[in-house]
Parts: sequence; structure tokens; C-alpha cells
Amino acid sequence: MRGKMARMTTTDLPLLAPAAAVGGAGCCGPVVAPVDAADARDLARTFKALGDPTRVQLLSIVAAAGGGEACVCDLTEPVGLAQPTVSHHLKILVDAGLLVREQRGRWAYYSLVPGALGATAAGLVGLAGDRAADGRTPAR
Amino acid sequence: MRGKMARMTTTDLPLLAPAAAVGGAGCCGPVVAPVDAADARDLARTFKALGDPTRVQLLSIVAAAGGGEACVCDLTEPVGLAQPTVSHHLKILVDAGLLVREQRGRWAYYSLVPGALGATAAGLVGLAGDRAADGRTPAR
DNA sequence: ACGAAGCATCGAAGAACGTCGATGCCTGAC
DNA sequence: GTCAGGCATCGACGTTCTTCGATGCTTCGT
Repeated sequence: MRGKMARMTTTDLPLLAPAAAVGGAGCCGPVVAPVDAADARDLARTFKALGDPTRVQLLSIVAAAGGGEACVCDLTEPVGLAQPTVSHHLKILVDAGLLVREQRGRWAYYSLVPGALGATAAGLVGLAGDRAADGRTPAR
Repeated sequence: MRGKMARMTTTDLPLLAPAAAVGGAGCCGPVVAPVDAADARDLARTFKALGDPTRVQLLSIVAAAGGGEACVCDLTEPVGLAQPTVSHHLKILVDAGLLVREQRGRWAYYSLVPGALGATAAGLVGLAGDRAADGRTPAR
């Protein structure tokens, strides 16, 4: 009889993960403080936004576009999806703090948030603490 | 007459993203070749594995554990989930190429794949091409 | 040989996700 | 003022994901 734990909904605030402040910890103890549950949640929220092929494509298309920005009409054709779907994915990327939207006239231009991808990558390698960050084996 | 495009299932091979080989492109043209659709798919598969708070926690707990490895019985309590659920998440991380499983006696020990997190982080910053990789603004 | 412990797999239930067509709002052109 | 274009939002539908209890397999200890 357990049906009482709210099911871990995973829907919450839209903030960007604060680079997962993993400091020096977990070096000499019985699994002490790897990352806070809240940090894990924030980091996972960003990764979930990146966890769709369409969104990864959108991100890279925007990054590769001339001027570093692209409007929705330029994005629907490369990904082969309908315009409402592309708008939906773009909104998710904006909510994740990876893209910014700027309306100019009739067009909505999307561009990368400068440090966002780097911060997420840093949080990713920070996940490992100081272990196996860039190919170093864990001493075995 | 669109309802016929197989729905983009997103389920396929378990391989790890090959760091998203974004070369030099998209500098002077109408959005040419940001990343291949297959690369986007592989990268997104890894990010989807990271897109759950429980899995992020598991990853960091394993990384912070003594010896760089942990068995399932050590992981169920920190994340507060049932054992089958933890096994399920661990399998997803193994399939994504982020963890390795080693059975020793009665226990199954999980540890980080050495370069996996770093490779994924590299693919992430590679997504931006050479733009906004580590805080550099796109010239504006 | 027998029981216990650790773990994976199975099947099910509910929530979340991706996709679309239809529709409405806002801007710019005439 | 009126029309057309670009985009977001809404509602719906099918798929996928997360979680659990139950169960089975393998290994160790007695």
C-alpha cells in the first residue's frame, strides 16, 4: 500500500541549470554528496530539452545560420515538420534557456544564448566530479 | 495529405554519439550543413538518457562512490525509488554508453565509461559550431 | 541440497511527450 | 480600411516514458 507519493511529476520552473555547482566532495567517504537533488533536477531539465533530434537540429541550424539567428520560416523546411510543431520545439528551447526569441516586424528571430551550451557542458563533466571528465580512466 | 510519415519514432540503436562532427560550414550561404540528421539523432539519444533527474543523480552517485563504482543496493536508497525502477534507469544509462555493468558474485557494479561524459559535452559545444561555445557573444 | 540475497525482466497503469490541423493575433503593404 | 503573411496558441490523438508489484534467475552461505 504505497499509492501516495505524487508520482514525481517532473514539471516545474523553466530555469537553466546553474552549471551544477559540484565542488570538492566525495573523495574519501561512503558516498557523501554527489549532487543535490535540486541540481540534478535542473540539469535534467536542460538535458530533456536537448533530448529530441528535432531540437538538436534546430539548435545547430540556428547556430550555423548567417548572423547566428533564424526565423521560424527558415526552420520548418530543414526539419521537415509543420510550423506549429517547430514553434513548439523552439518554445521548449527558449524555456530551457538555450535560445532567445526576438520579434522584429513580422518575423521572430531565434538565436543561441551565448554561454548556455557551454554551461550545460560544464555541468555535464562536473557530474563526474573529477573522475572520467575527458578520458581519464578511474585508476581501476 | 500528410498523415503518412511514420511518426518519427526515435527508437533505434544504442550507440553513443560520435561527438557530432560539425566541420566548417554555414559561414556564407543559406543554411547549409549544421549537423547531419543522423548525428542529431545520436546526440539526442544520449541527452534523452540524461533527461531524467533520477538518472542524473545515479550518474553522479556512481561517480562519487568509492572506487568509482556502486551496486544497485547502494543506489536505491539515495534516489528513493524501488529496485526495479533503479535497474531500469541503470539499463538506460548503460544502453546510452554512459555506464558499464560488471557482475561480481551476487552484486552488479556500475561505473562510468571513462570518456563518455566528456565526449557528450564536446558534442554539445560542437553543436554551436564555433559560436557561443564558452561565453563568447556572437559579435552582435 | 536448501534457503536467502541481489538483481533483471515482465506486465500494467498513469503521466508526459511529439505531432498535427484549425484558429487567432499582430505586423506590414496597398 | 482592408488584405495578406508570419507566428503562437488550442485541442486532440497516438506514442513513449516512468513507476510499481510480482516473479524468476543466479549466486553465496549453511
